[in-house]
Amino acid sequence: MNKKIYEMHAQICKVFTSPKRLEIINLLRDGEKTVNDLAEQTGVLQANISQHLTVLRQNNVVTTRRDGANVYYKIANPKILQACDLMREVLIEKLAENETLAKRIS
Amino acid sequence: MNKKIYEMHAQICKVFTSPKRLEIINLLRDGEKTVNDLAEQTGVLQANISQHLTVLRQNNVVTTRRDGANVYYKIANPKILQACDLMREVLIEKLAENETLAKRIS
DNA sequence: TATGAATATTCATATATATGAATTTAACTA
DNA sequence: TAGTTAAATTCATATATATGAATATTCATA
Repeated sequence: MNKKIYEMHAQICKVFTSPKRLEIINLLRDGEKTVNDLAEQTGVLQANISQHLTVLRQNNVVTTRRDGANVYYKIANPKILQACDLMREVLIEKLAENETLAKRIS
Repeated sequence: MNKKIYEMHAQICKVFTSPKRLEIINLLRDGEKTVNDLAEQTGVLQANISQHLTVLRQNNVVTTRRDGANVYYKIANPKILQACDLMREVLIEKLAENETLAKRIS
């Protein structure tokens, strides 16, 4: 049955329901970063960033590498970025469509 | 700022956090279907399917067309299916990777 | 081993979501 | 217009998630 895969799919998508996690994902686009890097660049409390990173790691969206006191996080699979980009395009297209509609009405 | 787009992106991803909605999306892959079609093919109560379709429609994942007593639902943008497919591939790849790992250990 | 810097965890609370049951609304047809 | 089928809504309840504050853990180095 596909049931199990739908559940797993739903589960991993929960990762993407937080703006902060999406921001983290976007920041990791260019390569690996430490927890502190991410806390600074987002302006979010370190503890909270760490919590979000835990969610990302538990769902295999990121992988980690420890180097001394630092832990480096990176995107586990480039297809994740592709999927995110596609959804962003869908949003942009919809916004553009609504804008066109608004102009036509006015 | 990107903040708004992250929030919108997070919002639309909430749609994909339900196995039932993912199943509905997959059933709509081949073309439009009525609420009843979907209720039958999933074995889910009509009211519940309708609730999920409301979520899908509110987030512009599907569009509707009424024909008499029937309401036909279809995927609003093919990129949504592409994004879903990519995430599914990520899952499959991860499963395959874990399987390989399991074999190597045993 | 004591200190400091980097990460992670726990806990309490507020908020959001999913579901079934019951009801309502909408549209067709006899 | 009464009855029927299709779809949507409301409501109550159970469950999940996000957050900040406080605390703990990990690792390097003096």
